[in-house]
Amino acid sequence: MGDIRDAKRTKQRILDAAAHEFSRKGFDGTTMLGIAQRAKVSKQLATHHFGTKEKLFEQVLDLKFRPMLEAQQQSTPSRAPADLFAERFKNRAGYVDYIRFLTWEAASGRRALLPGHSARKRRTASFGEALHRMQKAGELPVELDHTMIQLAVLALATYPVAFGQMTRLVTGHAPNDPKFQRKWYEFLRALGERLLTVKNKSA
Amino acid sequence: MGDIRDAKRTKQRILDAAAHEFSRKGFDGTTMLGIAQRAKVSKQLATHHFGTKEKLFEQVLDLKFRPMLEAQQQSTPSRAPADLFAERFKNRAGYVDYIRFLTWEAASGRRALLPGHSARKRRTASFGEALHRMQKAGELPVELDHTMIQLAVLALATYPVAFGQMTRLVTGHAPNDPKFQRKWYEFLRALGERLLTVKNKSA
DNA sequence: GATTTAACTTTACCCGAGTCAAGTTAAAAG
DNA sequence: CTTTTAACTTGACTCGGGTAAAGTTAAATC
Repeated sequence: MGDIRDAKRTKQRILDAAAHEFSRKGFDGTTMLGIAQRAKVSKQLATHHFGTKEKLFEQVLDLKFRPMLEAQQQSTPSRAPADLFAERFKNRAGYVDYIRFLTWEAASGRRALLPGHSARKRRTASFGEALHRMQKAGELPVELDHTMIQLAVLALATYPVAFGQMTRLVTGHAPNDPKFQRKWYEFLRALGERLLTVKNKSA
Repeated sequence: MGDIRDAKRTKQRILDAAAHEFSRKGFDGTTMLGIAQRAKVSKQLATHHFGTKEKLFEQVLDLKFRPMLEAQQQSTPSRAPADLFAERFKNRAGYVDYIRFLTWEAASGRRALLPGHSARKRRTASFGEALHRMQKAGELPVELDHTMIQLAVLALATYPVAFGQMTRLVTGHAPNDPKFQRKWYEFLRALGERLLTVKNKSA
């Protein structure tokens, strides 16, 4: 096999291969051999570098998604309130792999499979508080529970990508089809408009 | 072990056990031994009755979910248009196991893991047509693409249950918490009201 | 009550998974 | 050029998975 003796690059290759396999086949569906072959390495080398399979998995999650999570830090809504849904979807649609992991986390039934749980928690909380502030500022209807709004935002941004089979079934388009994305984006704008517009603003 | 020589009951016990295991641990996570032990049977008996693990899985899906799918045949909206979202959620919330399987299907990335695919297809189509008819009858806003509405209905009905970890994170409640379900139901009613009410009905 | 049939269990096997321990080879250091 | 160190590979092992075949026991049939 490729015997280049460059640990750094090799580890990176293994990491990439692992990310590829894991994100496509899930934890159980992925084998160390598969990862190794993709990385053009003996399967034992992966173990040698990363310890166990679980640890490798964690490493993958960490290195691959931590930046993404940090980048999403700008989840504090900056746009117009009515565009909340649409913008969140636009953002999410770029992180298909992340959604796939979220879906596995959901399917696995565990409470916190993904790392950076506390970061997620903080981010979620701050987003919630932002919504709350917007309500008090009269930019969002106070009749709606802001945690429910938040959940709806997530649902509408995530579901079509996560449940691709359903999107295909219902709309006839794949979730990554630009045509679908445009239509869904427009729909979410309309939805945001109708749902989040404050009635009797001056009353 | 229990040696009762009642094939019918035994098969049913195995089926129940399998449904329990599969729906909690997924296909890969489930072992024949686990199923057998739960059914108080040797693991080989399961194979003897059902052939292979895959076949058992299919049987479980078939026997457990076909009735449920048929029951959902009444997915043609009968309620007031504005209650579309809320009612669908209420319906879905009763089928937690089914949602779990859907989530696996989604996570697996396959297009049609669940059986009765054609039935699902038909049901989906008829629901879509119903929405379309309602639009033409002036009961739903025509500005919104009805396939998008349909997808939103699914998203809002399914997501909180499927992504339980997120629901917990955002709302602080478990998805099966009655308190949450009530609040979400109310939210969806409001959402339906605001989104689906036809403007300028008499114009 | 003997025989047949079907419901189960036991034993055994293969395979592929992850992992451990020992070798081998390349590069760096002196 | 030798030594050392680190990067890898090879071989071997265990464990748990699913499955096939043979053995056993209960119930049905005559």
